[in-house]
Amino acid sequence: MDYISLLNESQRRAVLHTEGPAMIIAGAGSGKTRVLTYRIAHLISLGIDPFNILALTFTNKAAKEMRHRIEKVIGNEAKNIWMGTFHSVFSRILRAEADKIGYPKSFTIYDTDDSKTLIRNIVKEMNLDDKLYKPNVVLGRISSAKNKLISHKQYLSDPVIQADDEAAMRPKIGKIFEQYQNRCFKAGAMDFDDLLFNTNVLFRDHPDALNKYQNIFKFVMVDEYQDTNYSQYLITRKLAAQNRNIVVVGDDAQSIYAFRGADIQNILNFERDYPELEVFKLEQNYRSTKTIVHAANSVIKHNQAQLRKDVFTDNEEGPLIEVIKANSDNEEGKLVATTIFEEKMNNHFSYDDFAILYRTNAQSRAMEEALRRMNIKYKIVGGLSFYQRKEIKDLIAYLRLTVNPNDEQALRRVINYPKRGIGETTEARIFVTAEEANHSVWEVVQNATEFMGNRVGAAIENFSLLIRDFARMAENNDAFEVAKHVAKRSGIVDDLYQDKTVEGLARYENIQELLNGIKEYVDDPEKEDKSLSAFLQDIALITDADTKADLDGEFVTLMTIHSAKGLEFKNVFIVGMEENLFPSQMMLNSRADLEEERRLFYVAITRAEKKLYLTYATSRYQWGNLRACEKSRFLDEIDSRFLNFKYGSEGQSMFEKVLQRKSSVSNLVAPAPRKQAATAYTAPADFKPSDTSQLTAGMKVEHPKFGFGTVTKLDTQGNSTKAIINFDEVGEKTLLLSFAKLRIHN
DNA sequence: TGGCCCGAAGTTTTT
DNA sequence: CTTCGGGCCA
Repeated sequence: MDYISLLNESQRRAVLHTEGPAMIIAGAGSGKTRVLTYRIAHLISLGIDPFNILALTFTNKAAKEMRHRIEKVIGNEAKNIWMGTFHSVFSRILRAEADKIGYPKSFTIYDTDDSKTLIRNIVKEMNLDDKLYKPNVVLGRISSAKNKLISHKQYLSDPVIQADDEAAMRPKIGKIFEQYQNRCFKAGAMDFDDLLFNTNVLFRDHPDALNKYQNIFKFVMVDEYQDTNYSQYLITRKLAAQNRNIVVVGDDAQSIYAFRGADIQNILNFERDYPELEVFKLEQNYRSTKTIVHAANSVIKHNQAQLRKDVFTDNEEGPLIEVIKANSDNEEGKLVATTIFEEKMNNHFSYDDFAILYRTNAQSRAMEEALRRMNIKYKIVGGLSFYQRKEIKDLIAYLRLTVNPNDEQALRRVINYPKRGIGETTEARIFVTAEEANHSVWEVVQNATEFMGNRVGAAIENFSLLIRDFARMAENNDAFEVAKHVAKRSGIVDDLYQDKTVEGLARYENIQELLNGIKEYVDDPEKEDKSLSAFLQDIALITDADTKADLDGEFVTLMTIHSAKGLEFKNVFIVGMEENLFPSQMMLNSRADLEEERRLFYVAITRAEKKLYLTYATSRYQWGNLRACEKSRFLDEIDSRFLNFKYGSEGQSMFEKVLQRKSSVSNLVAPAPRKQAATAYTAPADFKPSDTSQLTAGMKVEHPKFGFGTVTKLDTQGNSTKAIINFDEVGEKTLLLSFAKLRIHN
């Protein structure tokens, strides 16, 4: 395949660069992925073994996509490239080298919820004020320390950090950190940051291991380099130290993960580490219209901190950017939905051509409601993950325990679910006993009668026998066989089956879906290791954005701007362009924060190929209260010649109306707007319509949607009869008898 | 020990 | 408005 001819000059130079360090500065839509894939294909065509290539991406999705595209160029060999996120690649390596750093091979990966729960427990045990030591805050401190490779020991002994914590009235964070780390270690568990931290520990303390991977990864590539943190930076530097074949791709204008420890400094570090590096700039945008590219440029130039770059395009001018003002969040949704509907009809678009992007997940609600009302199909990327649902976490906790019985968080979660008479007090005693007798928690659980007396002891030991039975089974069976068995024998399936409510049913189905997922995993020929342990490692790092990607049919895509990074759509709506929302009020504290927020806006704008819509509402519900909103400063930062202003319904905003009503009718609380769903009547399952030919005025009837009511009048014209019915809940309705489903109650 | 009720807090983004 | 955690009572 003659891929070289498909590239422009700077792209070609970047692809043909094979040896030595290089940095590719790639503007939005400049064919970055194309360069990366072709470069890998090129290396392989030169005879380099795919097993010697490491390509690190930011999301699983990006990795998958790239592998797919390389496969198209070079075929099956693409499967042998080491490709994935930092977290997934290095958790694989840590799994192989676990014994070197004192972890079990089947170590657990704690998700954020596990981490927070553990911190909450520790804060309680240490008798600290939980108002001050909120899990979020504490975990944030711990996480950013680890991302800078600061261990709990260094944390405690660093006078600057200690002074910081004291100034913030939280002097005990270091102690919590220490406890947290010890507990994780005892539990054989790593959190997300530990995966990177411990990779650094491995490479630092075991030169032989480092050497081994330096020889495997002869060519290292890092995508989205601007989003790497110090810990990640150091890993790549160590891996590339011998061969110096490292190519990083990034765009400082799209750095949007500083909150997670990403550091633009890494780009500068890179230039310092490899003075011989070559720099390639990809500045031609192939994605968007001139209008969109210029508008994006006009926004980003408000940032002080940036590398000089001049993104341009030869694409058509394209239509102006529509700015739409709505009176409320609900109207904003309605305007977006109707616009999508009309645009699709007028221009023969598919729903796949539309994306709605927002700053916070909470904004999806109003959009969803509006889309549903217009029968527009949509999918939400991200948000609450499937794996975060209670019932899923419960089953997974059993599986985690099966593989690693020391997993503290998993044990706490299911030791008394389903109920087996092991209460809170008993649970606490187990942990205290373990601590005092210097045993592992699992040892205490297995010999509970010895420590806790016969009554509860027996219950606990029974539980341990159950887990041991699962573990024995896991030795010779694949993940699916074990999971199926665990779901039944643990009692989870029975417990959910008892619950006949709609939610209960949904939970039951979710368990089925998880089992199906595991079956798929086991049947996937590309997965070599089908053990439960391997499966758990895999899903710990998978997010929703990766899983339910492709459903059948056409869908409008809804997601946060963060998850939209790297994607493109013909038509893009950026909604909620309001002060304190976008830019977020949490990000107004410093210039650096505001600039990150502006880069986020830049990322959002540059997702659009053809047409961009920016919408805002003058009022919005927040925690059940209507709040006035002001349009975003970012709207004023776009050069106005690219904008076309439109308004939703005329007149004053919803907020103004409510205010007015409040003041003119003194002391009258504005009526809470009733949700459709709240008043909607749901017919009983056994609802059967009656024969209505004998219906007369005054009869009591029941309607599947409107509920109970009384017939006030019948009106026959020709062969059709209308009934006017006064419903208890929704008032008077006129229904055609030939269509209405009515049950007569007399 | 378990269930129910009440109050408080939360919405910034993700591996 | 929702969800989660804590406290109180049977």
